[in-house]
Amino acid sequence: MRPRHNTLTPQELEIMKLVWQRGTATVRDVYEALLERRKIAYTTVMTMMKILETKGYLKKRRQDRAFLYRPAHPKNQIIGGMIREFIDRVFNGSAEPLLVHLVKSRHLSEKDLQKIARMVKESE
Amino acid sequence: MRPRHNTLTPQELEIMKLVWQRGTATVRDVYEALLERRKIAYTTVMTMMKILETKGYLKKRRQDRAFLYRPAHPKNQIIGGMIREFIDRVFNGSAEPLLVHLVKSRHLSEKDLQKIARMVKESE
DNA sequence: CTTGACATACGAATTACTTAGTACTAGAAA
DNA sequence: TTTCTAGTACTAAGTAATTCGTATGTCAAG
Repeated sequence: MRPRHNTLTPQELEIMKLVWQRGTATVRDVYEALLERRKIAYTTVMTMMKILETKGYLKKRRQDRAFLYRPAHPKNQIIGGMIREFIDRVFNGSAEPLLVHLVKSRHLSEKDLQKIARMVKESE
Repeated sequence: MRPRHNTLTPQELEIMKLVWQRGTATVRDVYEALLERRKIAYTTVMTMMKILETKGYLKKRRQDRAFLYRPAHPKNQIIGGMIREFIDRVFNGSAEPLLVHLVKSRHLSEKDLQKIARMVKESE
């Protein structure tokens, strides 16, 4: 059976980004990183990371007295799943209209467009 | 002030797609379209469409005894907002990594790639 | 040994999303 | 007129997401 939806809620994603960035992280590491941007309680972060573990996004082992968490899957895989889910939900599974939007609505810089052009060439 | 988040929940989006498709629609129209895909109650659809109206996504006027709903904003604008929100949330606002994912992970067909190439050319 | 710092475990409250039931109303049909 | 039908209004309940408080345990410093 398929691994299901591979989709992270906004706060879960925020935490996963930090753990991916660091490779491994304790609750305190993540807590302090989040604190720089917004008010949040230590136990909130702990709860979220526990949830991420039960959902299979994080693995943990003891390091001294605290748990050391690390990603259970590579970032690319999880982000890819989120893109897939987004495309399914918003564009009924077809990526092409997303592209059209990106190009038309200036989400892409000139530099981005050139980069795509190169990638397209390379894929030929 | 900014129009805020311009983001639709999954079920809201499902309904908006149907209304955009039709131009205008009654609760019954949407209800019957949804029924073809899954079990759902008439009043559920009504509630959702009322929510969409209070959130400013739909406008309504009476037609005979029922309300006739129509989109308050063009599809492109709302979908564009959802793309923006996704890119902000997942890629910290930069569309380029999304592109890289799309190209690398075969979300895009060969035909899509050619279409991009044309669009890039045209935008020069 | 006692205390303080720091960690986890557990439980719970709040809000948003989704679903749907019940009551009521007005027009159509008998 | 009475009854049936199709609609709206209102209410509520379940689930998921997010937040955090309290209780508890352990290690180290005094």
